[in-house]
Amino acid sequence: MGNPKSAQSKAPKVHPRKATPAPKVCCGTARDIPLSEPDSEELAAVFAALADPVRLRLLSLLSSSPNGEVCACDLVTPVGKSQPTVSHHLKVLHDAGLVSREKRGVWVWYKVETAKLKQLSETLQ
Amino acid sequence: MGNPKSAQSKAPKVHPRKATPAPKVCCGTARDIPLSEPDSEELAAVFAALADPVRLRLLSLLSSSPNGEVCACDLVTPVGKSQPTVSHHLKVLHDAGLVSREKRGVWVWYKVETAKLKQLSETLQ
DNA sequence: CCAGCGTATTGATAGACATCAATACGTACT
DNA sequence: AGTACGTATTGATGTCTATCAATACGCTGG
Repeated sequence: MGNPKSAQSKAPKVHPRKATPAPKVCCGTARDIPLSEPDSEELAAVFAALADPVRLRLLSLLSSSPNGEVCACDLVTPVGKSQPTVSHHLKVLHDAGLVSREKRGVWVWYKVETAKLKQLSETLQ
Repeated sequence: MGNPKSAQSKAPKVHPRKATPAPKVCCGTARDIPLSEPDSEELAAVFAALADPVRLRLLSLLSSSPNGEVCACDLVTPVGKSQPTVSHHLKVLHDAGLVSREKRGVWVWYKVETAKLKQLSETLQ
């Protein structure tokens, strides 16, 4: 009895090693949540737009175009999906602010919103 | 008859304006697809891991920690979800290579894989 | 060895989404 | 006006996923 451990036995049962050097160990720290719930939902929506292989290939096709823009009609064949499906994906990208659309007569041209991508890129690191 | 239009009438019906300055207008260009299907699926999987507000807030909590790492037990309360749900999300992040785990006794500490985030950030721009 | 606690897994359920066929809408050309 | 074509929308369907309750796994202290 009376060993050194007894003095420690009344200490709170928190992770003993590598606890933060700050006074309060861990649980219940008043650290304000860095990313608010609305912000996280907004960000998640943008990432959700990128979370599809077809949409990534659409973006890839747009950015690799010499003009930086591609007619919607030229996007159906490369991605190997039906026209309604491609139209749906382009709408998702547009709603997320990742691409812009410009109608010229019958055709619709899509362009990557590089500013949005750059902003997103900075958010990551 | 014999108006200038007749000479053009036999031309292929492609978007007439702002067509690429290159000889071949657009359709059927032999442009190699910049992002292959397997690559796009792999990338999409990573973005899918980011496409959830809870996971974004988990990442945010990790990166704002002074140690750069947080015990799993300290992540349940801030995000306001059940323990199994948080564990599930952490697994998704881990499977995507976005966080690393280290078990210390009973506790598991999670850390952001900054290299992975940096790589992803560069992919975007 | 047993009890307690942190963590992960399983099972079930409700909601979201990708896909395509069919259809509607708009524009250009005759 | 009417046909043809590019694009968007609607409806239906199968798959995926976020969530939690219940449970199992693993480590620690007695």
